[in-house]
Amino acid sequence: MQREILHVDVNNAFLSWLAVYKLEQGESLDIRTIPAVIGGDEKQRHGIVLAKSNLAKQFGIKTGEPLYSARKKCPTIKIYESNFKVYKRYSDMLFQLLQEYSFKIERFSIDECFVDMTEFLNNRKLIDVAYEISKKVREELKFTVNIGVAHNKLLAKMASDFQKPNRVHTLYEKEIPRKMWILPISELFMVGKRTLPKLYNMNIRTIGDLAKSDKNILIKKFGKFGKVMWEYANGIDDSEVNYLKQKPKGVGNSTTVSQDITNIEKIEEVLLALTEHTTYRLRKYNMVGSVVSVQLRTSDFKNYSHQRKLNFATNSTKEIFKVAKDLVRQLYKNEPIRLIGIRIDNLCDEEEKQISLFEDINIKKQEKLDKVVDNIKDKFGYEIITRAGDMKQTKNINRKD
DNA sequence: TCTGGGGTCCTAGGACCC
DNA sequence: TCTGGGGTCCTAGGACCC
Repeated sequence: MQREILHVDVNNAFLSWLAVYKLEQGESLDIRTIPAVIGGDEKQRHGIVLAKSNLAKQFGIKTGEPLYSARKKCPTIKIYESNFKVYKRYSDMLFQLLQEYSFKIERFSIDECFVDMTEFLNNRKLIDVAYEISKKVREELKFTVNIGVAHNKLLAKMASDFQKPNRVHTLYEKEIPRKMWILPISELFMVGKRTLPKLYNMNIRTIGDLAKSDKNILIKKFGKFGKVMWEYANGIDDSEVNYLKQKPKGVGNSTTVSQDITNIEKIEEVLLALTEHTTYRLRKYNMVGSVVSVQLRTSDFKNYSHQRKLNFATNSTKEIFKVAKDLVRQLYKNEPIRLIGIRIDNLCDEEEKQISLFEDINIKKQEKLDKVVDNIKDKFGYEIITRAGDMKQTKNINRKD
């Protein structure tokens, strides 16, 4: 059966949302109307562009580039701090609004949703619904979206990326040659900067070139990914709108430190703060994990990682830190370190956790104790209870929940 | 004061087993 | 008169997305 899919994409999300927030707070300047970006703190070495206004874009400023380079392109650029609480609020409002149309909504990211309208059109045309949503968001929420209208997710997503902002675009099968095949190959979803030169070498420059190329040669060269690319270029995508809340498969935290670290004790200090935060989040999900990995990035941007599978699953700060510390000691080769990270994977629900022969009773006790500490933190603030030496670093770790 | 942070998925090679 | 061959699990690294 033919499906009816919308992809809703907030225009310049972080910047637009901050603009709306500022106006709501009574400020008169709409930062969407000036060259402006959302950027991280340069003193903390987090200084990259996270979002930009359309005027900033006209100066050639790109998301992800360093702020110093953005400033070079536009010396008068205004830079605003990131505020995830604000983003979350407007993202939730958008989601609420979309739910009036269909409950089959996949939150693809904080600023993008897929909406499956197949069973909810009631004889209306999909494009009419798209225009109605567009108008409603603009009028009620005060920011704009692009909406892609298609019969599968990939085409809806590609369509929402056409001319911006505040637009509705269709991309039906018969429109693929005219609207999609003419685009440069870099525009295709999943074709990133590593794949691009490889495709150029094969004389593939447009999405159309890829669509018409030999599928089997692509599979030979790129494996599974080759097949996906070829199918996407031809507008083929059978994936469902995953509207049920997905459980995380892994959680992690990492931080770029304000100055390179050159001793293991300092690394462990940061690692402890990161471990506390990651396991705190894991406990909030009521989940446990059994693969611990740590990551180091050197001052010259080389990445190293080590991971270890445990023979039990846990969310105990102490247990996980014990492993993480061990891993980082193996990993550290006296190079100056700029980023430290920890992840926990292979997650499962706390209740479904298999009782392992290797897990001793103390770990269970430890997990319970951690939850008691979590509750105190929830009540009195995250900073109240910290392990010794943890204070300075904890503040630098970006917490979102 | 050049290059964030949080995810998911895939691959390749080695260990290990039957 | 050197080398089996699947299958699974584990690890390190890399690709992509926002």
